[in-house]
Amino acid sequence: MRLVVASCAARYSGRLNASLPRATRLLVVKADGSVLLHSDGGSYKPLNWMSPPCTLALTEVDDESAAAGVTARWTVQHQKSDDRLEIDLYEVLHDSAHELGVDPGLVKDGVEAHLQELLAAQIGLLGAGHTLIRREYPTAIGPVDILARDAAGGTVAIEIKRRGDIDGVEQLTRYLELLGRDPLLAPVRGVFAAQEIKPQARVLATDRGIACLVLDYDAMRGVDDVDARLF
Amino acid sequence: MRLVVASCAARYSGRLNASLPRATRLLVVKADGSVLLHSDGGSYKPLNWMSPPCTLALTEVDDESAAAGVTARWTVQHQKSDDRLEIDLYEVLHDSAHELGVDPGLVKDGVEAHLQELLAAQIGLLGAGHTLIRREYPTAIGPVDILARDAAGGTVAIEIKRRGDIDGVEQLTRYLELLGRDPLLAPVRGVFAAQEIKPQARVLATDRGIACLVLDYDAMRGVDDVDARLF
DNA sequence: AAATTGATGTCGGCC
DNA sequence: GGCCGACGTCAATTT
Repeated sequence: MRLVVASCAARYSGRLNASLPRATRLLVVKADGSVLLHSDGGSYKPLNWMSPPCTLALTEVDDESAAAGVTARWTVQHQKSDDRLEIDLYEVLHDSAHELGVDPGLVKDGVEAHLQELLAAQIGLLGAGHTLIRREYPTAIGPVDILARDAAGGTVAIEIKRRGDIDGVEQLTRYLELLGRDPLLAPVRGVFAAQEIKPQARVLATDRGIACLVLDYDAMRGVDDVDARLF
Repeated sequence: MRLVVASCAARYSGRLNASLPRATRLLVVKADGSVLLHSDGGSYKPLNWMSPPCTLALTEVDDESAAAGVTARWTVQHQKSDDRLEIDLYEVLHDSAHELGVDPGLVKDGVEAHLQELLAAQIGLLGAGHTLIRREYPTAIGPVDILARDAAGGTVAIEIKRRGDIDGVEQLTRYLELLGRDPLLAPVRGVFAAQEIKPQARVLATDRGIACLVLDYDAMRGVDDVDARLF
C-alpha cells in the first residue's frame, strides 16, 4: 500500500464524467492496483476512486501542464471497462509504502437474517396463539421470510426488513397475491415487520389490509439471551 | 488528517455487531473526527469505520490486553447514536499527520436527468405523432418524469430510469392508477424507459400492459449534438 | 456468468 | 430535520 499526500486535481470518465479541482488530498494505492482519493472530511466514500482490477500508469506531462506546476500525471485505467481516472499531482507532501499482507476480514452479526431468526423464535409477538409454519417459505417468485398460522387457523405471511419502506410492502403484496391463490393456505393475511417503518410504507400497507409490526431488536435479542441462559 | 499503519483489531457495535481480527491495516483519522480502517485490497469501502460526527478517545488498556501486546486502545463514539468503534493497536509501523484544508468538492455531470432531457427533446422515439405535454408532471404522489400525447390523442406517462428494475415499474403503476382517474387525461398508457431493463421488470411491465423502451444514451446524445450543431 | 437483494449503504434534493 | 430516490451504488448469494 502506497500513501501519498499531495496537492492534486483529477478527472473521472466512465459511467459519468466528473472532475475535481486542485486541492491537497490523500491518495491511497492498494496492492490490487485500486486507487482512493480522500479529502479530510466527508464520509468513508472517497471523492474519487478506481476499483480493481485496474492498472496505474505514469503518463507524460505536457508542457502547458508542467508550466502550471504539474509534476506527475497518473492514469488509472479499469481493465474490464473504459472507466478511467486521471490524476495530476502538484506538490507532494508525503509519500510512503507499506507491506500489509492479506486481511482475515470482517465478522458480522445482527442483520436482517438475525431479525428473522429472532422473530421465528418469538412468533408470539404477532399475537397469542400464533405458530410457525416455516422460515423462507418458497414461492414461484422467491421465498417468503416467515409463514405462520394464527389462533383461528388462518395463514400469515410475514415480510421482515431492517428499514421498512414502500418496496417491502410491494414485495409482500406480490407474495400475498400468489399465496392467496393456494386453496391449502387461503385466506392469507400479511404482516410487515421491521425495526423502523416509514410513514409512506405504513400508509400503503394499511390501505392494503397489511398489518405493521415494529420490531425492537435489543428487546428481542434480550429475550433470546435469557432463553440462552435458561438452557 | 492522521495516517497510521499498524497491526490492530477492532470491534464495532451499533446497527450491528462486527469484529475484525488482528492484522496490519491503514487507519485514517480525518479532521472531522471520522475514522476509516482499510486493508490493502477490496474496494473503496473500509473494513470498518465511524462516520462523523464522532469523537476519538484514548481509553485505558487493561492488563490482560497489555500482556497480549495491545499498546493503545481507541474508542470512537458517534455523537448522535450509540454506534461505537473500538480499535486495539499492537505494533505501529507508521504515524504521521497532515494539514489538508477544505476540499472544493466534486463536479458531476449527471445521467438520469440528462436522459430525461434527451427523451423530452426526442419524444418521437415513442412512435410517430407523439408530442410532449410536460416534464416532471406533478401528481399527488410525486412528479411523473414525462407526460406526452400520442397520435390518437391519448395520454402517455413515461418513467425513466438508468437501470430499469421492478421498483420503477411499481412506481409507474402507482402514477398510472392515479392519472387514470383524471377524466381530462384518461385513458393513460404507460411507457417504462431505461438504458437497461431487467428481465423481471420487463415481465412485470408487460403483464400490466406497460410498454418497455430501451434508451441508447450515446445515440440520443449524438442526435442532440447534431441538433446543437445545426442551430 | 447473470440476476437478485441487502447494506453500519452513502449522498443529494426537496419539503 | 426528515423523507425519498439515485448511485461510478458495492458485494454476497443464488440460479
